[in-house]
Amino acid sequence: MVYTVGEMAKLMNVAPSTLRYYDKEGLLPFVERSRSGIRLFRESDYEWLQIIECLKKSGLSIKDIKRFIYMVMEGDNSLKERLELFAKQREVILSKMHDLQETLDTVNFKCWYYETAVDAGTEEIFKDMTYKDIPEEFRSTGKKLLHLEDNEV
Amino acid sequence: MVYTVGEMAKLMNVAPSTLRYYDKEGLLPFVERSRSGIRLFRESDYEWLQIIECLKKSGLSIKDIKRFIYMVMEGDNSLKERLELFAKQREVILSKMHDLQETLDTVNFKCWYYETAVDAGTEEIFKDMTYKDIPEEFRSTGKKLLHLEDNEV
DNA sequence: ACTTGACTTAAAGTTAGGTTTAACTTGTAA
DNA sequence: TTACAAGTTAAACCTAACTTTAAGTCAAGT
Repeated sequence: MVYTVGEMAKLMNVAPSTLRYYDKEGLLPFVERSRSGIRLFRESDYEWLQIIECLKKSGLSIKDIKRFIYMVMEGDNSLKERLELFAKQREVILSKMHDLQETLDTVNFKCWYYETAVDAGTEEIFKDMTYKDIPEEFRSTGKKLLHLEDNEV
Repeated sequence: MVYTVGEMAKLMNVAPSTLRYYDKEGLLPFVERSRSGIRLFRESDYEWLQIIECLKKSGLSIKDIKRFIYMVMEGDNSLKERLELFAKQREVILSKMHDLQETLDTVNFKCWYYETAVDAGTEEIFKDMTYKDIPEEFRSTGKKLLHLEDNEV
């Protein structure tokens, strides 16, 4: 079973122009052509595209993905290099998750803040709020965001 | 205490041009100017900038941040709208974390995969590997990525 | 044979979020 | 008062990852 660029695009849920762009950037050296120049995507190419998608999601640039693809095509010589690439990428992802967690903490605090303000009808309510008025889960984040005096900690 | 654009940029750890860009985009309507046109950042402006940083990290575009700033300046009328903004943004962040976790699972599997291949000196080792040869933590991810026959599950 | 929709390429356009440049003004220190 | 570092603006430039356009080719159905 072979697919044209449009069919494969549908399978991958991307625009055909995206696959042509990847090809132009050298990400699809494995895709063959018909005698008249039409791209013929095979099942094995579909698996390549899945790998490309994963690498993209993990934050690799088009250039880095290209490098990886050529590593794979080089065979066992590049095994160590490929391991290093993924090990490094794991750190990148962990760092992103850490940042995202911090942002989530802040956003959760803001949700509590605005729920409280909406209930009160005004932001004035925070004017003479003290540490103990903040629900425990938001205290450490809230301390940074509200500029509480240290009275009544 | 007032700061110039360069001083505030240092405090915020961004380029001065970034603050000028934010100003041009209408994110800093609260920053005053000296008679000769030089920006005067106050302590309270520093707090605004921290909020902008948080909103940026949580994935809001410059335009959305601008909208939020004008909401705050409108006062208590916009409380409900601000709550909705943060509630929606919380969902966005949770979804991002979920995606990132899936990618991390894949990358972790790939690390195991290449560690194993490097040890063996070749990828051939996966040719006749079965389900039970994969460490438990990687099985569900590995099943998707290696195309295992269902022999010996 | 003809229509039609999908394929091809090169090249230009888009978007976001800045950064750089050029030309000019300001403010402080010697 | 003369430097000189740092401020100002408008406008051009940058990068990534695509998307769109223009002009042309191919393949399948009637």
